[in-house]
Amino acid sequence: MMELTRKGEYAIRGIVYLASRPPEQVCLLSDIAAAVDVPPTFLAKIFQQFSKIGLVKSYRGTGGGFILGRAADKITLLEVVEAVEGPIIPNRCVISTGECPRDITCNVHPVWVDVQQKVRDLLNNVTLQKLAEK
Amino acid sequence: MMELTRKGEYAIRGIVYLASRPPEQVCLLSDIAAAVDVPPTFLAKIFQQFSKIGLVKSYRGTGGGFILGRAADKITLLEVVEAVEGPIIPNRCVISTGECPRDITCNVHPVWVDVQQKVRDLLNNVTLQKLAEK
DNA sequence: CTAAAAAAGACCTATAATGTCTTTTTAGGG
DNA sequence: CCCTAAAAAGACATTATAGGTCTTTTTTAG
Repeated sequence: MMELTRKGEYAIRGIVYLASRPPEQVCLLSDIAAAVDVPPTFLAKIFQQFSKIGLVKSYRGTGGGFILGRAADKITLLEVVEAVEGPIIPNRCVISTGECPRDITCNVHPVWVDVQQKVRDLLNNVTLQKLAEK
Repeated sequence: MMELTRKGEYAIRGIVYLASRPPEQVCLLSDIAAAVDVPPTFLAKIFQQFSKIGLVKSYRGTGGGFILGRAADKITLLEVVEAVEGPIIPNRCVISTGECPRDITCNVHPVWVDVQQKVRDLLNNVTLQKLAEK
């Protein structure tokens, strides 16, 4: 249960690698993919998602590539994971009140809310800087 | 991410319902399924799994059905979830050391270990008795 | 012996995961 | 103004998992 997909793992590897490089140094996708051992076409899709929400900044054309969208200590693991895996939802019923038709009598509900919050807190306290440091 | 499957949700609903009934009272699968609104054939598969590991006790033949395998306060939500969803594994790399070829240098590893432990702790502290009480 | 019930196993469909391939857009340098 | 390098976009393919159903077998009380 709760297993990160390949996509999620690749995403983390890729962006952590980027965070480990000198800031402002534009990195080729192909170089990143080779460095973290991920299929380049797949990583491309992932970085496109990152780019859309500003986690990375992309430059097209000759001399193009990627840099982090913000300082590595301002990007959390939570953001990275949720960017590619979607929100952390232990159960449908935590998405919104009323989603669960039995939520009035359901004693399980608060447990999932608790799980969700604990996990989010944990991931939110980890920055790319921490992950990238030697 | 981390979403419980239908199977997991049905499993919880079914066994919590069983826990809410008078102990020692044998319940028909068809009755449980109707009460918690789950396809009976699907719930049958789930209860077969429960039965194999002793979470419930089954009686075959006329007058048969299911009761809890132990007192409701001795069964945790963690056991129920892991019985049908498998172990709680935020990432492959936490399964065993060496599973992750990069685990020596991987700073993400301890985060997943932490997530795993926190979630297991949370679920382990919830008993069927708590979940079944009005 | 019969009927009621769970167990077991084969089967099926839809969706998501995990990619690949091709075409398009953008931009820098000669 | 081309040419080339690079990312963006979108269609496509394959496999695994989710979410079931259906049929047959086994067990057991009466």
